[in-house]
Parts: sequence; C-alpha cells; structure tokens
Amino acid sequence: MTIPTKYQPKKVEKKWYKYWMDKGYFHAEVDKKRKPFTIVIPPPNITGSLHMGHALNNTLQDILVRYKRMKGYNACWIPGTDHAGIATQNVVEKELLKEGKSRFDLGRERFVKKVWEWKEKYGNRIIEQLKRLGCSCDWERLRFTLDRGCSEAVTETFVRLYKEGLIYRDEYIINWCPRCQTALSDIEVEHKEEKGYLYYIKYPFKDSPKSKVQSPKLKVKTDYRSLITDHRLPDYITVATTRPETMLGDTAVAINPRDKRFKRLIGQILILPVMNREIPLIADDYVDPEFGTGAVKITPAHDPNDFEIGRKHKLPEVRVIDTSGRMTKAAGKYQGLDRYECRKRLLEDLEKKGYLEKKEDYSVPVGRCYRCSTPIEPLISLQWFLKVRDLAKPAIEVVKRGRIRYIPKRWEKIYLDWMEGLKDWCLSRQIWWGHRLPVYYCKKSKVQSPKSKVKECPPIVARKKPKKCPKCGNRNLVQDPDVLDTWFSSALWPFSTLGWPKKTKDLEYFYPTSLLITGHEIIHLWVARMIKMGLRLMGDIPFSEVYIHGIVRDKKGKKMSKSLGNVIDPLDIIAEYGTDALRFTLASSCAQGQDLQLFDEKFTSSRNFANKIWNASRFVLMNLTGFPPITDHRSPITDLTLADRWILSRYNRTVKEVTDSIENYRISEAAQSLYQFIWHEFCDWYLEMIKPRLYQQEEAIELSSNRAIKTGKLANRQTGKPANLSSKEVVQYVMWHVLEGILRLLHPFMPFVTEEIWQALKRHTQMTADINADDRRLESIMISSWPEVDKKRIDTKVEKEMALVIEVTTSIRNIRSEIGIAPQKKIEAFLKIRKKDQLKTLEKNATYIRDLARVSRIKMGPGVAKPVPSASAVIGEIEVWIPLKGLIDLNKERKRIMRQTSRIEEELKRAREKLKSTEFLSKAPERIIAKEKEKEKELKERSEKLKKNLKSLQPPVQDPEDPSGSEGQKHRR
RNA sequence: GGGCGGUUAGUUCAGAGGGAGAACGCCUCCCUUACAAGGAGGAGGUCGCAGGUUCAAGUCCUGCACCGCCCA
Repeated sequence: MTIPTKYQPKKVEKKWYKYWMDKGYFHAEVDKKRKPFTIVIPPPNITGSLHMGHALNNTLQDILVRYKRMKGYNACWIPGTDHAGIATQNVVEKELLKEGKSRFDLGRERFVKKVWEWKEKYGNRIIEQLKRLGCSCDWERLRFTLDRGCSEAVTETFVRLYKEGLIYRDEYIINWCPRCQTALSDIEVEHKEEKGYLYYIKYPFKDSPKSKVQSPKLKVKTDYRSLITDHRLPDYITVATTRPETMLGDTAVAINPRDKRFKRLIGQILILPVMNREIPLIADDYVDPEFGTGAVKITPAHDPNDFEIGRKHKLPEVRVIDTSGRMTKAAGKYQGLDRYECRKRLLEDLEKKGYLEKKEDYSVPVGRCYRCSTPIEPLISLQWFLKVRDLAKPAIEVVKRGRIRYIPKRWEKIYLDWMEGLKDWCLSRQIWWGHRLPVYYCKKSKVQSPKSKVKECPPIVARKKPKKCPKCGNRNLVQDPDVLDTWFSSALWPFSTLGWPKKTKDLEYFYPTSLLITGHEIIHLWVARMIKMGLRLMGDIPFSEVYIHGIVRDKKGKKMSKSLGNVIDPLDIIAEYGTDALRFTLASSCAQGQDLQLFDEKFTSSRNFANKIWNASRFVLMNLTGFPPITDHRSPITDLTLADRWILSRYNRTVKEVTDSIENYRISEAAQSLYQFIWHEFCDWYLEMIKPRLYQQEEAIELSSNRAIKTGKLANRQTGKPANLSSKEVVQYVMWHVLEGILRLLHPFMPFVTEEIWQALKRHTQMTADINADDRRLESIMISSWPEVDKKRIDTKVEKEMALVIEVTTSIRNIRSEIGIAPQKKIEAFLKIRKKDQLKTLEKNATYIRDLARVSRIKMGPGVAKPVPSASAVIGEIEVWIPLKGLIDLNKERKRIMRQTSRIEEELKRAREKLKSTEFLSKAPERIIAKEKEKEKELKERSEKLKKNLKSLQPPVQDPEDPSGSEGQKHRR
C-alpha cells in the first residue's frame, strides 16, 4: 500500500473541490418533491479579505448546509458580495490618492467606472477564499448587492415605500463624517469614551447689575444653593460642556424645570460670551440636574439632543460648523478654522476674558465613523429618511410570537429592546458608489441649496426617469446625486437574491429561507432590517431561525484587528495545517453563542486529529484485503464479539449525539463527540483490540466458549441466507462499517479528508453502504446520506461489560507503568472475582486484557489466592494482583497503594458524613440514599483490600516520603 | 448611567441541584508491524468573593469585585 503516513491536505483539497464543482453538487434547483433548506450568506464586502470571523461564519454555514444536504434536503446556499458603499469608495479613493488625484478630478462617471474596474479585479478575491474554505455555496447563484437584479429590487422598494408614505425627505440633524463627506445612519457611528475635559463656562445675565457685556467683571464663584433664597439676579450662570466650540452656535441655555435652584431664573436673557448674542434661559425635562452645574448650553445645529429641544422650543438653528468640519461665517472671527483649532483658540479667548471657570478631566463620549474612524459631526442637513416605527411593529411581533427564533435566546431581548426605541433611518449618502436614489428634481427647484423656501415642484420618485415634470411639464429633470445606504440593499438580500420583485419560482420555493447565521455586531444593521423589509415587501419572515455566533479573539481575549497586529490569517492556517484542521478548530471552539479564542495549539490539535483519522483509515484499508463486498450494511450480523458489539453501540450513540447536537446548533458539542469517539474509542480501543483477529487468523483467537465467533454469520438480504463469514471477516465488516459511518458524520466538519478516504474506501471495498450500487449518491460522500441511528445496536449492558474489561486492562497498565515494569516484559496477572457475571465477562475477554496489558497469563476466579509479594489494584469487588517476586522495588508499590488509599479514604469520609446526617436520610430521595450507601460500601471494601495488600508488602515503610527506603531501589529491567 | 456575557486544572473551555470533566500543555516510560502529527501511565482544581435557599450548591437567589461587549 502506498498511502503516505501523513495526511497531506494540499494534495487533496483542490482535487475534491473541483470534483464537487464539476459534478454540480452545490447547485440546487426548484424541486417540489423535496424540502428546501435555504441559507443566504451574509455577503462579505468586496473590499474584504477572508479573516477569522468570515472563516467561522462560513464554516458554520457550510456545516449546516452539508449536513442538511446529506439529510436529504434540497440544500441551497446562496452566495454573494456586498458593494459596501463607503468602504469601497474609500479604498478606490486611496488608490487614486497614490496618483495624487481625488475622485473630483475624475468626476462622478469616470470614478464610478473606476470602482467597477476595481471590483472586477479584486472584488472576487473573497469568493475564491471561500472556495478554499470548502464552502458548498451554489455558485451559479452568485449575486452582488449592486448587480442589476438587486438594483431593480432597491428601486422598487424605494418607490413603493415612498408611495406608501414611509420614505420622506426632511431637514434633520444627522451624523456627518467630515472625511467621507457623507451622512451616516445612527448605527454607523461607533461611540467610545475618550479622555477629554469638561469645561465650565460662565454665561452672564443681561440684566444683572454687574453684567457689562463689553468687559464683564464676574465673581469667581456663584453659590447656586443661595439662589433659592437670594432673590437678586446673579451675575452669571455656569454651563458645562465637552465641546466648547459648539457654543458659538448656542441659542439657549436650559435647566430642568424642577430644579429649585434655577426655577425663578427661567425666561431671563443671557449674553453668549465672545459672540455677544442674547439667548434665553429655558426649562426642559431633558436636562439632567446632576450633570455639570445643572445648566446646559443648547446648540440645536450640532447636537442631536439639543436639536430636539430646539425644535420643541422653536429655537433658531445656528450652524457654525460646515461639512468639512470647519467653522462657518456664523462663527464670527473663528470662521475658516478647523473645529479643533477653533476649540483651542476659543478656550484661550474665554480664559483671557474670565469666562472659563474651570476644566475637569472627563471621559468624553465621541462618535466616530465606522468606516474611517473620523469623529462625526452632527449637522442639520436635507436627507431622505425611512419611517421605521410602522415597519418595526410586525418585526417585533414575529420574534415575540416565536416565528423567528434567535439562538441563543438572549439576543431576542437585545433585538426587541432596540426595536422598541427606533429613530428614523437616514437613507441617503453623499457618495458616488452605490444605488442612486430613484428621485428626480425639476431643474427649477434648487437641489443644491436646500434652504430655499421658494415653492418648487416636489421631487419625483419613479422607477424610471420621467420625460417631464408632472407638475409643470418642464423637461429639464435631474436625478438626485445621492446614493442609498449600503444596508438598504442588504436588507432585501433574502428575496432580491431569489428574483424579487419578479414573482419567480425560486422565490416561491426557497423563500422564506431556513436559517441565518451571523455575528451579533450586525443584528441591528442587517438582521433587523431584513426582517422589517421581508415582512413589508414579501409579507413573510425572511428566515425562521437566526443563529448568532461569537466573535473570534486572540489568546489574550482581545478582538482580532489589524491595528493590534494580533490577527491570525485563515489562509495561513489553511496553508500550514489544512482547511479541515481550520474548520474543525473553529467548529469545536465555538461553544454556542460564546466568543472563541484561537491560537496555534488548537490548530495543531485539529491537524493531528485529521492525521489520526487518516492513519486509522490506512489501517482499515490495509486490513480489508480479501474483504467481500457487502450488499447491505443493515443486514443483521450475528455472533459479534463484545468488542464488536461495544463499538457498534458506541457508534450508534455517537450518531445520535452528533445529530442531536447539530439539530440544536450545538456545533462544538458535535465536533467534540466525534473527536472523543473516533480517537479514544474507535482508535484507542477498538482498533487495538481487533489486531490479533486481523493479523493472526483464527487459531490465535482464544475466546473460549465462543465458538460462533470463528464463523460469524452475516445474513444476506438478497438470498435471505446467512453468509458464512470468518471471524476476520466479521471484524472487517464492523471496522469498515464504523469507519464509513464516522466519515459521513465528520464530513460536514472536515469535507476534504473525509472525501479522500471515503473514495479510497469505496474503491477498495466496492461498498454500497445503505445506498444501492447504481445510486448516484455513491459518487461522493458529499451527496451520500447522513447516518441513521440503529437503536437496536445501542446496548448499555455491552457498554458496561466493556467498561469492566477496559478498567481491568487500565489497572494493570497502571501498575506496570507506576512501578516501572519494562514495557516489553510480559507479566502474570491474578484476578479474584466473586461475581459470576463479571467472571464470565472477563473470562470471555481475557485475550483482550492479555494483548493490551502485555500479560502472558491470567488466572481468574473466586478462589484465586494472592501471590506474595504482589502489586495490587481494586476495581469494585474485583482484586487485581501482579506478582512482584524478583521484579521490582516493593517500596514503589507501597507508596502507590498508600496514595490510592488516602484518596479513597477522603471520599469515604465524605460519604460517611453524609450518611450520618438524619436530615439527609429523611429528606433525600431513596434513589440518592441507596446510591450513597452503595458508594460507601464499595469505598470501604476497596480501602480495606488496599490496606490488606499493603500489609502483605513486608516490611512496612517508615517514611513514605523517603525514596531511599528499603530494598532494591534500582530494579531496571 | 442602563443592559448583556464571562470568572471551573498551567491555557482554552464543557458542565445548569445529588460522586469535579475534556482538549491542549506539563512530567515519566516507550520508535510495539495505522499513526512519534503516535502509544501507555501520571501529576494538577477551597469551581472569582461574601451571604442566602436546600438534606444536598460550579449548578438556584441576593450583593460585591474584576474582565469583555452592547446601548445611552
């Protein structure tokens, strides 16, 4: 056999991916006879390169899709990419900058063309990377959020929602990124607390006797408490602010109406320092009396909260900062300065003139652009908005009523809380890359100067550019220059990808989709909006389950990011460890909904696992020579040995566990069950136990009283007659059967290595599994069926018997190892067994113990006498003795036993105390008490037996800690 | 400020009322004819702290501390 001893991922991954593609396994067509299982991919940005977050997200999707496909569903995973408006525009702008150009140098049309060129060149990089990850997406359905179909969907949606009165245009305060030069929605702003200052600034009262606007001589402090009793007008009021430069646009100072200190001052006029403008002192519930001095400055044009208060109190809106973050004419002498430079100068001026009372260290909330991290500036601007209230209502209902289920459930609350308090969604973006608004203006109206209050023709919202203005007949119409928020097209993704707004068969069959898998960071940006839009436009939920996975972190628990330099590139991992190792690591690390930490050792471990499967399979393949083809693997096999029945029982239990875990989205548990079963049961025990049967033929098999094993019977379903199989053939059958099943269970997690082996196995055995020989499903493990549990094979009694064999074997190995008996040396073992059933089990399976514990001869029975001296172990009522004569250092054995005894004594003490408690005896359930008594009895016996054994090891040890105790410290070999 | 999650072996994590688990790492021995990316054995834990409920608490309740995230 020429199979290499190490699994080499590079040699197989490309081959099988191509095979799957060529065969068209990923593609799904409408097929009303089968149930669909549909997933839409969270479309990665075209600017993106596969990072661990993508790898996790897509591995999970692929596991589910492959699983469902094997389960017989018509599985359809719709892939695609996102045009990522601002992000992509920024990338291309940066490219241009290298040539010293800006997008304005090119002009809109040429710039957009350039972005498309960039997209053609680099936009599919991430798609290729997903293929390397093994994703079984239906690539024939690859979509792009800015392709023709999506554009059509976007236009249709905009027009429809406008006509329904949900989309409107208004002047409102929005988040503006001075770098990207565009408006942003509220959730595109990232808020962080940053180190800064809280400035206390004095605003003089106009009518205060001491207040002279020109040169105020203000008292250093005002005791506001005295204001309650003192009826004179104070000189000034102090306001606290983190952004002093905005004071230039202040149009009021506000206090809380219930604040006794200031109550009588309401309505007084203040003089805005430096600007010398008169502003009123107003009262509003919004003001928090605890913040700062209890009096806050109101800048309606540059703060969202102040904006609301301003509108409520009909305050003027003075815009002092422009769209590039510079001060406007309204800022007086500061005009033209950058907002931060202005802050500096203004503070100097305030200080000089005595207006600055103090500054305190303060943790300032700063909103930054989620694309370029520039501090955003709230500005009043004419934008398009979507009323979300009405859309949110049904979207809340479907989650509350359980039609859409979040996994884990706690995300439901977060979703609901957020949906309850929604502000309207600012849709328009002042960039060039994206879906142009389907809005046209009659040229007479002034798009550029929104201030104009002249009665103009209303904007025209239409699917196609109209020939003339329906109001005045003017033929000179221009389209709105703005584009829509990227997330607008993403919100339509589950149905735009299926052909909406056309009524397609795909839509009818695949919608609603089955499941959405994504990270929690886009619940608001994306998930919520898909639900709203799906309900509104399709009249149905877009998916019934949302699985939210965790975030990938590094070893220290930090989020992976380029700036921290702690990223692990999935492509590097694939290159070094193989795709399957990467996938298995991600799958087994992602405890449901929890964040996961990754580091090299985890990948090593998964790679080793792949290698383990590889080598176990090599072993099976090498030992299948002469194996007759099996026509039906469900044929009842009789006369199996304990090991056979045990592994079949464990295998079927594993099938059940893995299936249940996946069904409940407990992917890591499924992965761990497989790891445990394959490595520590199938490889460590079963394959080791069957070696003699495979290697040495019948004569070496000394399974007394089990004649049938020598001629196991396999019934042939076709003939109905039992086939006469040798013991070797039975083993071959069982190991083949279990391995083949394991591969199928493992396939969704490790698609490549399982396919490689499965194909080899198929060639070698002409296996037919539970599939007919002419069945197409035999072509590839990918389209084979998911293993089913054979309940009859699950046998608790067998598992118990095997556990006993394992325990005895382990106890002998333990003795050997701890007292240092050379591995090559064969020893004798004496087992005193009183229970008949245990004796029977061990007698029948003595050969396993002999082989696995390297024992030459085992003597067992109720009357077996202890050889003296001997090392010992106690397993329940069974005593194990290994004669030590001439073998070893007795002191080692004494210490070993003492260590064990003390551990048992400890447990025994606890059990006894529990059983002494009358309350425990009267209140605990029977079952528990019985169990506790059983435990006590067993521990007591074990302890006594061990003590007796210790005694027989004469002479007693003086100091257990002294290794140089008595005879023969050195026994080597 | 409000909310959510976390705190269990050296590390990463399972465990959701009745005898503290896994993987990796570590230590000892072994190149035994599938695999040294391996095998056998072993050491290692007052389950964040303080109260409470209970016969019984990693597990339920309350409070606190620290770490992380989200929202304002």
